[in-house]
Parts: sequence; C-alpha cells; structure tokens
Amino acid sequence: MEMPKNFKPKEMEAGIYQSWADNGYFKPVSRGGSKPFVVTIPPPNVTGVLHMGHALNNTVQDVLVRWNRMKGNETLWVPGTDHAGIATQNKVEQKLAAKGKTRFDLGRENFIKETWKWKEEYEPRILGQLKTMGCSCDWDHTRFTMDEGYSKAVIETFVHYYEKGYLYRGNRITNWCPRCGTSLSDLEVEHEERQDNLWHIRYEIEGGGEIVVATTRPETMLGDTAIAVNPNDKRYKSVIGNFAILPILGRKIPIIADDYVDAKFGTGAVKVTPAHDPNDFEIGERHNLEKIVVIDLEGNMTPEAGEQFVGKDRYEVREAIIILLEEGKWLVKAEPHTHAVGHCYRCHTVIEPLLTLQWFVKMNEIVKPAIEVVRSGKVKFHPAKWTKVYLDWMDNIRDWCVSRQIWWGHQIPAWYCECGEITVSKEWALDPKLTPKCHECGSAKLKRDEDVLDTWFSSALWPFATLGWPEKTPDLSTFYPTSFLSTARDILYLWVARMIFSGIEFTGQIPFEDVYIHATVFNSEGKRMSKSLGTGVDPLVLIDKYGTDATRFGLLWQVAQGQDMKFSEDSLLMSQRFVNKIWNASKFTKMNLTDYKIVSRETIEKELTKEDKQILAKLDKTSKEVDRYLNKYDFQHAVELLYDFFWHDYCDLCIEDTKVRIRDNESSKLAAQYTIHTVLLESLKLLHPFMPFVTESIWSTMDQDAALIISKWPETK
RNA sequence: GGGUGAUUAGCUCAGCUGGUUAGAGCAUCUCGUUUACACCGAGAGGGUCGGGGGUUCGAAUCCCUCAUCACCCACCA
Repeated sequence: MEMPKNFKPKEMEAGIYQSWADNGYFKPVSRGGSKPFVVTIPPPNVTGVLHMGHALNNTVQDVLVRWNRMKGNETLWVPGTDHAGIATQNKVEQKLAAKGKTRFDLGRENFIKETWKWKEEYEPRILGQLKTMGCSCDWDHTRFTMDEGYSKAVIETFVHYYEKGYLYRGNRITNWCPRCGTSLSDLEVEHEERQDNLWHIRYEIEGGGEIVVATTRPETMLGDTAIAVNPNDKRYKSVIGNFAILPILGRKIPIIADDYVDAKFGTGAVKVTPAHDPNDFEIGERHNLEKIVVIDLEGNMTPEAGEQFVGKDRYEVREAIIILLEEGKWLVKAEPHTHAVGHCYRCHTVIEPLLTLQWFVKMNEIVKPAIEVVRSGKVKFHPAKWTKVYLDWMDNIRDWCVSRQIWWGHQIPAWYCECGEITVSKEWALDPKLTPKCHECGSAKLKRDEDVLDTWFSSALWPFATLGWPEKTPDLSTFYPTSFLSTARDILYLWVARMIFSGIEFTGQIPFEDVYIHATVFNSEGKRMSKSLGTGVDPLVLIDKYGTDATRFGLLWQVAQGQDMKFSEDSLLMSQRFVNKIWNASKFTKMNLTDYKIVSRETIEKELTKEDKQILAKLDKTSKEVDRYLNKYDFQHAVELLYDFFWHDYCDLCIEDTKVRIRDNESSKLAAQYTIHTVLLESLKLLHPFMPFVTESIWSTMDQDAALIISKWPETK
C-alpha cells in the first residue's frame, strides 16, 4: 500500500485511535505474556482540563501499557475521574456567583444536581483529552469516585474504620478555610513565608508590675484566657500564679507555667488563646483554661470579642487592635518577623485554626504495615530517594481529619440521636427507603451528619475500588494488586501513602508494586506551571502544533530521572522532525522493497554483508537496551537510544548503504532488502509505545497480519 | 527549624558504580539542491564541568566546605 506524502497528525491520529478502540485492542487480553500488567490511572479532577503534568504522567503510563501489551501480557489500564470535593464545589459556586447566586440559594439537593451536571460536562472532555494523547485505556472500565459501586466502597470503609475504633469525632482545633467554609486536613494547607510583625504587648499584673508577651496575631488576644511562661524562666518565676489584666477588655487572666513555652523566643511569655491556636489549645487542656471563641466560621469576630468588634473581619480588627494598643500605651514594640502562614490549597484564603467538631481517623496503628511494606521493598519508589521522604512522613504521622463542611462528596453515614448516641450504618446510607432508628433508645428522630468526606478519603481506595471492591469480583482477583503507579510528587502523602495503608487495610495486599514519581514540569523560567498565574503551557496546544507523537516523545526526552525540568519546546521540535524522518525513511524503504519477497534470516544469512550484519546486531542490541531502560523506568535513555539508532544508524548509514546496492542491482540486493525490511519493521515496534500514531500508520501500509499495537515485541537474544 | 535536589557549551539538559580528545537537541558558522526527508546530508566553532579545599597514579564523577537557586516537611507564639 502506498503511503501518503506526509504524515499529518491532526488528520490521521483520531482515525487510528478509533480503529484501535473499535477492534477492542485496549481490553485486557493475554497474548502469551507472563503476567498481567495493571495500572489504575491517577484520576484527573473533573474540574478542568489536562495540564503538562497530566500529559507527562499519562505518556509514561501509556508507554508502559503499550510495551507490556506488545510483550503479550494481559494489560489493563483503568481510566476514570475524581469528584474532587472542594475543587469542584468551588467551580460550581463560581459559576453560580456569576449569576449572583450562592449555593444556599439553591439548597443542598439542587446544588448537588448542578454539580452532577458539571461533572457530566467535564468528564467526557477530560477523557477525550486522554484519547487525544493516545492513552490506551480500557474505557469499559471507566470509573468515577462517586459512581454507585464506588460510593458503596466508601461507605464500607467508613463503617469498617468506625467499628474497628479507628474513627472518632472530636472538638479540635482544625484548619478552617473561612471562604470555603470547611475544615481541611493538615496536608491541604499550603504554608507560605510571610513578613509580619511580632507585636510586643504589655499586660499589667494585678497588684503591680507588668508582663510583656509577643504575638503575631494581636486580634486573638480578645480570646486570651492565660499568659504562659516557662517554669524555669527566672524572670517570671515570681509572677506565676498572679493575674494579668487583658488590655482593652480588662479581663483578669492567670499567669501559668508550661514547658511548651520557649524562654528564648520573643519575650519568653506567651498569650494563651485556647480556641484559636493548636498549641494554646493543648496548654488550655493541661491547665483547664476556658476556651473563648472570638472568631467565627466566616473569619469575623464573635460577640465574645466585644461590642466594638463583633461582626468585623479578623484583619480589620487586627489593625484596630494595634491602634488601640498604641493609644493605651500597651504596645511596646513591633519587631519584624518572618513566619509561615497557612493558606487553603483550593482558594488560597488564609487558614484560621478554629475549634470545630470533626471526624478523625486514628493513624498510628494503620500506618504500621504501610511502613513495613516500603521498608521491606514490597512497594518500591522510583527514583528511590522518595522512599525516605515517604518513611519520614509516615513515621511522624498525625490523625487525619476526614470531615468536610461542603456538599459535593460522600456524605458521612452517621446519624445522631437526641439522646446523644451516634449510629453509623451502611444499610441506611445505601437504602434511602429505610427509616433510621437510634440503636440505643429506638428514637426515629435521627439527624444525619451533614458533612461529607475528604475527597482523598475516597481516592485512597482507587486501586481496588475501581476493580470492584468490596465485591469479590473477577477483576479484583485477576488484576489486584496492580503493577504500577505513576504520579506527581506533590500527592505522595495526600494520595500515594493513603492508598498504601488503605490497600493493606482493606484487601490485605499492597495496592501496587512500583511507584514512579515523575519529573515536575516547570516553565522556561523555572516557575511552577499555573493556570492562575498564566505560566502554564497547554499540552493540547502543543499537540495541535507538533502532533501527539512528537509531544509524547519530546516530553520523555526531557524527563531525566524524575528530575525537575524546565520545559522547552526545542525537544518537541526535534521530535517533530524525528516523526518526519521516520515517515520519510519508511516511505523510502518501501520504495526499495517493491520487488521484495520475504526471505528468512537463515536463507539469506550467507548473502548478508558486513554492514547488514552490523545494523542487524545493533538492532538487537537496541531492543535489549530499550527493554532494560523501560524495566528501570528510564524513559529518557530509551527515547534517546531509539532516536540515535533510527536516525544515525538506520537512516544515515544503513539506508545510504543499501540504496546503492538495490538501485544498481548488485548481487547483495536481496540481502539489502532483507535488512531494511527487518530493521524497519522492528524499529516501528520499538518506537510504537512512544510514538503510537505514526508507527501504526506506517505499519498499516506494510501488509502485516495484525495491527502494530498488538504485534509481538522484538525478542532479543 | 529539619529535609531533598540542582549548579556541565549561548539555551534546555545527558554523563550509571571515578580512567584515553566531557556528549545530545536547539542556536551559530562552513560546504553540499547525487530522484526519502532542507523538518535533509557532510563538517566546524564553542565548556578551566558554581567557588575553595581534600582523597587518588587519575575526579564533572568520591569526601569536606562555602555560595546561589528550587522544592518539600514543620503547632515556636
């Protein structure tokens, strides 16, 4: 079959993809391989579009999936998307805000309906983008973290934790985002260094004297219920047990001694606000201090803060307090001070530590086996340096706040009775027709918890919930544990660690064997690619410009060993030229094969020239090396090697050498034809996982029985 | 405060366990329009491998130290 003059990615890729899909090539089928290769995709959020990280990540996965498929292994790549609780809820709220509405105008039920509509619109877009990238996922296995079966899995895990005593509900200081109106786990808070002041404030001591405290948050003084000093601090020994007078409000608060206080920091005296600071909360617990809440869930002052401040914004009040302190001569000095301030990872509002009632998962027991499997190497990180990062975090893990005060997500299956009892029920959660009754007093006046679970609570179940767990499905027994996980390093704790302990807890097995942490893609200035900052590069624009194959190949060219990369289009340009080179070399090779009748290596062996044998040997060596590199997840070297082999060995040397022999009808013509035929076919196979479209397109013109995507990977000697 | 990584040609980066003239792509320059490809071919220039010490017969590669940058973790107000 003739090849068109040029390879036109935009015109040809979609058709090729469709034919793969139509022929069912993405389905798990064993073609004589040794063991299944299974990947569950890191589910993209249904909030938007693919970014460079996705492009790289999914290229990596597709390369391995295609490679394994060609090796004959039964291969399953499970696609899907994540409901992404807060992120998606925020998107829908923004959409409503444009119409001047809030979620409260709609009410919970309608708001959730709206969000499902959003999901129905965006999910196909994102999945479509994965198809554009050439991802060979089995679309019949597509899952969503809130689909019916998945929801069942989530409820199952909640109930399991509860019954095992791993879940508890408590009034704690949690990270609160006043804008999103929800609590956040520690991992969802982003810390940012900020230049601030350390305000030194003088408190008078009852009966004479004074004590100066240092604080970065003067507005919280309205909720002070003590001043703490270190018990060994000689400066303050004599005043311990006395009372200080809170400036402005004039309230009496005790001066107490607590080891937590560092005598060397600030003035060595700390104002204690148990309701608004986690450390102060602890001190408060130890000394039975009152917790006065002065900031509310919206970040405004409560009536407790005093009439002049009530209802005002926390920062506005900070300014006002400073002025008042100055006027009253309470302010001693303002010392410049750099410290880290927490922000919401979804909307970037400054986090307010607030006392709220939340559900927590106890972590100390559940992480133990998850530490063990990594220590013993059952789960391996690539590059290996992430092992230590993982273990350090797991060794110092703290309890996980899993309740969120939003509407989009898995509602907590807990019911509260007037009698004070809590009932956690799988049945009630799964069947809305049932009438919940208190298991203690029998009352039917139960109120369901309005909160939903942390989005990561559900994504933690991804590797097994997508395969059917908690049901004992054939998929689960065939494909679990999965083989490989590729992801970005910023969700190592948020997601990877949680999948590992969840996998072990619920299935008794590790969720995957190998974790590949891919390079982080930065822009040319070395800045994080961010849509909001306008520093992003859209992979779809690149695909449009260079074609999918070139984009994939060019990205892998730059990935190094998980090293950060400053993205540059140079490598895509190079790849684009390479695609063109492959196309033209193939076209030319075929021109030289018009009168060729396939012969075997044995029959032609004696005719082969030194050059023929050289390139055939190099081909074999290259196959071997590509295998070796892919086994190590060293994509960059695999890609470089193939480029070098095909361009410099095959095109520059072999084709140049053989074309003369073929044109001049030399006695070694048939040997020459055998050589180029063999090298081209095998090269297309080797290149296919990286550049699936152009290779399949050429292959389809070469009278082969099977499509390239399911052809047998070159065997090496 | 702890941790991790980076610093190699004008630019983006390779260089594994130390060993002859330090590599690639892009850019630059010279030559080449022989029927696959000018998105090509042949060739050239360009690097005291961040600074300073050390180990070694020999270091970009190992050790120490300094500097700069980046990222992660962290309840010192």
